Amino acid sequence: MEKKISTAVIKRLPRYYRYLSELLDQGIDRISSGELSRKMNVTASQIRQDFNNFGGFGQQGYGYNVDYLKNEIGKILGLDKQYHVIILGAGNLGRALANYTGFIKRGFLVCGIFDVDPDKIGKSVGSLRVQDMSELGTFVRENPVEIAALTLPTSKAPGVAKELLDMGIYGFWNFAATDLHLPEEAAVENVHLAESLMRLSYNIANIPHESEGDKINEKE
Amino acid sequence: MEKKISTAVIKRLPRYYRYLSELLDQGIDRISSGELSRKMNVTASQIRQDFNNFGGFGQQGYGYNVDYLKNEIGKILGLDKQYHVIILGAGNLGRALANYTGFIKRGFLVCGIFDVDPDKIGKSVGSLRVQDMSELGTFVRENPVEIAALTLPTSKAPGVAKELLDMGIYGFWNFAATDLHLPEEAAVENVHLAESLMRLSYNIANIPHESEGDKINEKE
DNA sequence: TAGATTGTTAATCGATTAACAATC
DNA sequence: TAGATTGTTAATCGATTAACAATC
Repeated sequence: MEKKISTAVIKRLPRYYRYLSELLDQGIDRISSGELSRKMNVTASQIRQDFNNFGGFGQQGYGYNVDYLKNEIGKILGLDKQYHVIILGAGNLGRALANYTGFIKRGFLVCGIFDVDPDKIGKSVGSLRVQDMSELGTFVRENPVEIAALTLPTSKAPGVAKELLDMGIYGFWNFAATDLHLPEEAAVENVHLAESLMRLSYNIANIPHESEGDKINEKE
Repeated sequence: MEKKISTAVIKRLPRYYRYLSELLDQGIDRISSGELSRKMNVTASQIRQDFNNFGGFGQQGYGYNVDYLKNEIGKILGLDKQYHVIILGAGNLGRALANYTGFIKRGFLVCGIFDVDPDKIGKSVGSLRVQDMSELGTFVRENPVEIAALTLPTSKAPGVAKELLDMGIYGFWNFAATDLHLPEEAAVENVHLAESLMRLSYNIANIPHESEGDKINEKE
């Protein structure tokens, strides 16, 4: 019945959501695919195709209602749900995520942070206290947890992820520089900062200069 | 002369680099596209196509030399270069990046961190001291800087990015929840954590269950 | 109604996969 | 040499763009 939505489309949805939120903040309550395409620098055709994967959100001759469209995309993304997040690893990044209050607004509630380091255990991070990794099993049994943010050492990540999956946690926000190799029923979102930096490095090294290639005759 | 490499290929290069580094750590000095494809869960055909965008790195009947291939990909990614990074915004994330020593190893040297908040200015972060944003111009004039990491409030990011570009910085590692809208000679790598979380949310909400669809007859 | 703009089909483009000849 | 595996061309697949009829 339901046709499978391509990952290319899913990857674009959060950006639409962001732009629609901005429009709403600016008090704009209506937009056409054409206007939106200019703002977002994509084709109007792609915008309409993307939205129509989920049924028609617009109206011929009018365009799209910003508030309605934003909410619909929010529902598709599951942003109407409340998620409980635990953070594994209380290093720099783990603590930064725990302190980052922006997520809570969106329905992501950080409810626990764990580490193995005795120097970190017991220290407070935001409104939480760092717990010993050995308490993880008990905590997960006694509290609802849907998402695990992995900010622990690369070598530990796949093992801990597997344990968490066995405890019934299916959502992984993976910041460790490794693939988790979990079965496909797990939902894994990787944030590989090192890879991101490498792509930046590539792009800096390959910035097209005016004095090169096709552009040689464009200026001057 | 040079044919344009597609972004799809570029996005995969860092992952190859990571796997090749792991193989090297394991003392494996030779690998075929077939073996690598099994480890990485991609097709051997894609691996060969990707590498051949840059000329042949392998040898028929033998495969690829891991060390050589890793170094070649590193060079393509520009990892043989040294980059100087400044961090704009000394919040949780900015401080986490400044403290993250893993980047240095790879040729990314964090040499400055800036903020406008008087409470933060002067405080030390790792081996650095938070500088007043007003000192930014002087600093950039007197020190080599190729990359700016933007961890400042969303509303400030595009303006600051434009200023930095005018100062001659072309590499942007953007953590702010906005597009920077810079001209195309800028190299921008976005790390949109909120969007990443939204994709995770979608994927959790759409985990295929055994009791659904095609899979209904597979188990039991 | 006429104008605007969507929803949707068809055409194009690009990326992935398959196949196999070249060659180590 | 024979076997293995690449480099590379051809076939397939999927995603993007264009076009336009439907309709508000």
